[in-house]
Amino acid sequence: MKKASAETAARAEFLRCELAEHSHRYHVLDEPTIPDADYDRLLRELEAIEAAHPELIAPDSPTQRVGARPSGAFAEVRHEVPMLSLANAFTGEEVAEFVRRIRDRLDLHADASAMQFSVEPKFDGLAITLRYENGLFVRGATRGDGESGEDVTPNLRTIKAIPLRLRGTNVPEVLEVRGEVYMPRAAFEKYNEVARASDGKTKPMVNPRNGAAGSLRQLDPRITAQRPLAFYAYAIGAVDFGWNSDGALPTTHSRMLARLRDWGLPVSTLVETASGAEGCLDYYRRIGEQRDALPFDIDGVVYKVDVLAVQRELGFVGRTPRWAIAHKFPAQEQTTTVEDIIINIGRTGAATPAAKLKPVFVGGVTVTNATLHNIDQVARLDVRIGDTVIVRRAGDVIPEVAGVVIAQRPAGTQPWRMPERCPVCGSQIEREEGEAIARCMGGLSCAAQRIQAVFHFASRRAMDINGLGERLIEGLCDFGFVASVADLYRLTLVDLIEMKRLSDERDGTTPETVKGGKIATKWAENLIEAIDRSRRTTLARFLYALGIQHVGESTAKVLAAWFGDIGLVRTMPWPILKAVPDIGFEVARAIDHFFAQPGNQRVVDELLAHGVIIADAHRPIMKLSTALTPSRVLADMDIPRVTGKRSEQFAANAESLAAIARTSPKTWRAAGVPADTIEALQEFIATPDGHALFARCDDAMRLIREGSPKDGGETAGPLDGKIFVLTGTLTSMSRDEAKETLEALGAKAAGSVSKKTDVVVAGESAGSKLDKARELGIEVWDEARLLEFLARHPRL
DNA sequence: GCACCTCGAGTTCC
DNA sequence: CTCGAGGTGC
Repeated sequence: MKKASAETAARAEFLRCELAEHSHRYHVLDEPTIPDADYDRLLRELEAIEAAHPELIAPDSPTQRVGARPSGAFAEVRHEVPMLSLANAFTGEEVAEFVRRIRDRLDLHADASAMQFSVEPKFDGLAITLRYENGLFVRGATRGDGESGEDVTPNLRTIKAIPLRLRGTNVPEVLEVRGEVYMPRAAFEKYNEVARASDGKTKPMVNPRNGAAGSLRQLDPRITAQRPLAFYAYAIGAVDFGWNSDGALPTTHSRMLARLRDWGLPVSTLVETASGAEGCLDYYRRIGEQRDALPFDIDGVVYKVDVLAVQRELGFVGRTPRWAIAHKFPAQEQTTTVEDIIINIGRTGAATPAAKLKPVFVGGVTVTNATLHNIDQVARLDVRIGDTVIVRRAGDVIPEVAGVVIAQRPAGTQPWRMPERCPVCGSQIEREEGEAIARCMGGLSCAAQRIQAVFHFASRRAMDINGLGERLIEGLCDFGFVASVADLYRLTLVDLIEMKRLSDERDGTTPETVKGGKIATKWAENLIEAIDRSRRTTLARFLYALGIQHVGESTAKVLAAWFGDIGLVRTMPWPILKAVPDIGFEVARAIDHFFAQPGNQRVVDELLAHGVIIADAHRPIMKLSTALTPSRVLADMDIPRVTGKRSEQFAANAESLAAIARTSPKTWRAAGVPADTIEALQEFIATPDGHALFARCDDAMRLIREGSPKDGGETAGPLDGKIFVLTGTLTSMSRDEAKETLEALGAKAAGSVSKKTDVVVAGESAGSKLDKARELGIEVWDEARLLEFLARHPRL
């Protein structure tokens, strides 16, 4: 063996110090400063060094003992049988090696049963031991360093999953049960929800394991009792049947777990037996698939040789058994540092803080950005530039900053504050009272909002301009080729190439060339073509593309269906818009406000002038015209005291709002309207705004009446009014296509299943929506049923 | 006025 | 996908 270099020796010493420190923090202070994955990595590095250079093994090396001394707050308990720690495997190869080592060691007399394993999930909680004497729970302790831990009996007694007395017969005189205290995910979420609502009085927990550890180490068991902890048993320690010698223990680990279950101890239902390395790896894969759906956190699986006699024969290396190994899942948590906290300006001006991270590999991808959502979230976490943070990428795809490692905060950091001015345009950033989000007030004069507006306009569900991405839009805006979405339809090939040249020049990038040294221009041709194609569109897409606040895809569809014409929508006063179902005060006002701005009207004019064609324009539907009575519109104006009933009195026999305005108060008094209500209406009409609103509403109502078909014109599709929900993957068409087709037949496609849903179309691997549909007894179609229906009802 | 349901908007990586 | 907030029915 090669002699260790001074460098290697120094590295080993460094690792020992580092590990001792983290271990102390973890076991004694309950304040983990690095995720387990990092700890494991350091430990494995040290193990590797020590394996190569045994002379470097120091008596105080963490590889020679596990954990640190318990803190003084709880009484120390010596474990009669030491609590084990397991070796870790991270790859299938390491598991195969583990199995091979066992086979080699047992070699001559190894029969098939020696290769049987009890396989179990590895709960991410806190290992404890419970002592039962004559069936009575007498003492419980944490694992501590494996030799002795802390007496947390009063706290453990509060955990309902832990039986205070064993059930059944043949209970040993002394029984020590090993298991894991954990916090179910749902309970963890609920706890944090409450904590977050408490305005900082209760701190949220970083993760369920931390929550379990913290809860168990409460000095006051009443606090522990309020924490929703649970427990699973997975092994036994000391056992003594005393004189009752006919109660011999089972001969395999799996049967022992069954026995523990008989005694009333909770044992996970996920425990199985597996045979050989393949069996273990198959279990690993299956549990891995379920991992995100489990009600508790696990960080891997454990394989244990099932036959206890074989376990005894294999014995230990140091404190880790040769007969068991923990096979860990790839980390879904990592630490990294916050290089910067920037704010992104969205289409609506929303200023959302985001952490720029030193790249880390977590959950299968490299993460460099993580949203911090809003000011409250930053304050809650107290994330600062320079901080070391724990990044998590769990079942959901989007990475989040789970917490800050306060211990590693560099000196001189400042709490982060939302800047007062927009970093892009310098406008004021304001937060509406009671709102969660701060907004840049710059509107379209803010370059960021302009770019986002154009991006939204071009997006697939809006005008669907293929190939117009954020980078290109940035260039077009920065060099003045595009100031509003209408300018897109003015662009020429020359403009695009010139823009590209300017941005290449600015960024110092060399232009891409094709064969013959010519500058690549195909993209520009394609883009011009895509822009041209987008000219022909539908009213719903057009309205959605404009990016009116609160008008998303479905509101745009509603507007398009009811008014049918852009000329109408762009002039409607809000009380008229409000008459449409699903459009309330806020949305109606937002639409009215959008079109009240001359700049926006100009953009619409220019779009139409540049050849944008709304192909599905139609007359307003009759239902709209019938819904729009003067009394209805008056009631929707929210004039103080003028309620639905009063507005009917005002509007009795009146042809229009103007007629109402002309009517003398005497007439109403005669009809029994209270004087103060009449006064309120008169006052409203007297204001310039009120007067103008009356006139606009009258005009709008006239326009709609004149535009509406006289006959019953509208054709009802075969699925009129039916609410569909699509879920899972369809093989013959995309979900969007299916949605469009169903809508063309008159159906409405909703996002989630509820009582109102008529049909759920379930494709391949449908998930929770299908379950919910079954639960509510809603009609479910598979793809074949859908296709059959569509074949019988061709699109009109 | 409150509870429930939708819809809108923002987000990450490849 | 998830949160926040708007719309509507009770």
